[in-house]
Amino acid sequence: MATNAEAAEAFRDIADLLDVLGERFKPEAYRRASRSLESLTEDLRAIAGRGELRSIPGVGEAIAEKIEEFLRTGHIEYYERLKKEVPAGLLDILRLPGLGPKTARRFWLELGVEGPAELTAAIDAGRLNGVKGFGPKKIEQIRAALAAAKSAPASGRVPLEEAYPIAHRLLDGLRAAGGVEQLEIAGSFRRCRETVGDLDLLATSAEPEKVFDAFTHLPEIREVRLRGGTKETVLLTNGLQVDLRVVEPVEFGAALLYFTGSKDHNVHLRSLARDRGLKINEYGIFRGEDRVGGRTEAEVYSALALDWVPPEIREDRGEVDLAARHALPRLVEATDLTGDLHVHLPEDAGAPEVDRLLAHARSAHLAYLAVVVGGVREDGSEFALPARTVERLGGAGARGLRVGRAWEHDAEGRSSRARAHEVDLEIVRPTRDQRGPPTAPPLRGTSIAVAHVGGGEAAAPWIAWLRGTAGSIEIGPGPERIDSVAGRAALEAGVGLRVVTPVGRDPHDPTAPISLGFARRAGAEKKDVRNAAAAATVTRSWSAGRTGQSPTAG
DNA sequence: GCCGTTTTCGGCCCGACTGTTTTCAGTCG
Repeated sequence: MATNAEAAEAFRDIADLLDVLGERFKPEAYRRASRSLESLTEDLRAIAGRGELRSIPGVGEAIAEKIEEFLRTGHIEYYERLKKEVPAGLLDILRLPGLGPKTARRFWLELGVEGPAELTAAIDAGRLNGVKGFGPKKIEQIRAALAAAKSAPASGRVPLEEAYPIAHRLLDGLRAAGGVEQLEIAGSFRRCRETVGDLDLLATSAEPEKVFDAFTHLPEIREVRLRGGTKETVLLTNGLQVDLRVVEPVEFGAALLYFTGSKDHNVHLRSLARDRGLKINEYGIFRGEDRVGGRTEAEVYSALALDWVPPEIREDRGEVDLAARHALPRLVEATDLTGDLHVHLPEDAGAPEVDRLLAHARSAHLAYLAVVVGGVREDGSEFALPARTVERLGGAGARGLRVGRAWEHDAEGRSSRARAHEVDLEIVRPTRDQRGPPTAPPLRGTSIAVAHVGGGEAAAPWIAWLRGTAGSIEIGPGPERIDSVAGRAALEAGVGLRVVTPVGRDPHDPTAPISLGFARRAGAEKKDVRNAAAAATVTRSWSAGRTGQSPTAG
């Protein structure tokens, strides 16, 4: 859906340009529309074809027309006009940390500065000295921002799986230092967005200063950006920004809600509050001066007559209305998972690896596992686990854990697919050049699972291939699984998801929790997740009599 | 420019922090 991303980017630029021009409310309107387009699961062309553009949140008459113009001609006249009016370099200045539209506009109109290079030159020439509102500290701040942008251009957002271990190290560090009572990560991290722009930590403590001191001295922290009585902002050694706030226990729920977002979700809640004569801020929910809630998130939702909304779906895509009607989905939970349908062992695995895997599965209360016993590597060569290893896996059944044999291969070649008939589960992945699914339909008589597909547009043909079958598609972090946006598309097509479990993985591996988070973010309920179904349902087609045989033996 | 279980007009979140201020403007989330 490259089109959606391009349109979203155009509207974001329009918002910034309007900001520099000093417009009051239009920039937010365009930004809202831009965010909406980014999170669509469907191509804009299809929506426009049905004449439903205006059903997109934040898209009204004027923006719908601009989208149609963009789809028709590839450009937006209004955007082109704004670009002629405002020098392009001003957007780069605007995006420097600490600089906003007002400042960018003043540089442009008062100093004739039209880009970062000119701004640097102006500062070096001393042209900012004595200008009202620009003291030595501010000038130094701008100089530093310019230098930082030049050496490391906008680091942007970080994949969630990359931020995950860092975030947990920060939590561990803060807890170890003492003085912290409640401690949570808020922001898009808590909503399980695919990428995070920064980390928002929220704590309660009787000794905030002690907590801030401890935070400042954690090894991951490179510099302190700002520090006040309730909040500290730091930069990590890897460039990620982290905000830590310490609040009162009676405020914790309200603050957690507030800093978890999303912004659009919060705005929606606020307008509901206003309608009921209430006011929400990060300190609580109030009727006049009276606090009516705020210790927990549920208190705040409840004061608005809403059910508590899971963070993963707080995106203002209809969840507030569902919460009001007590009709929110019951999202899939870790305890719903009955087994794992895609587990790898090392190709030379022996008894110790098998025993460790099976013990792990039992301790995680899984009832079944599908283990890849052979298949085709990415380079086209075949592999199979040693026969004795497969035999040992088969022995697990006697002790209450069903083990199925999976065959993993790419979409090419019937011969390899014929082999897949001999096992319990076929796992198909695209060829390395990301060609689509096989032209032949999924095999009968064996469960199908698709892996290593990648998110975004790459997932669409695979979702179509699996439609109407018992097949499933793996959701989770990384380029090998589909993201929550593609996950939602899969659910809309009636295709089941497969959630990664911690079994067979390192304890610090964030793949499993994030996989579950993405599934929830996609709106998946227990019924939508293949490996959350009753074990008997999942393993019905597995051939118990064949366990113990190698896949090449049949 | 969008939006509406009171609205087709009149709202649009709001508080912390910083730097420059002498009471506030700008940025950020």
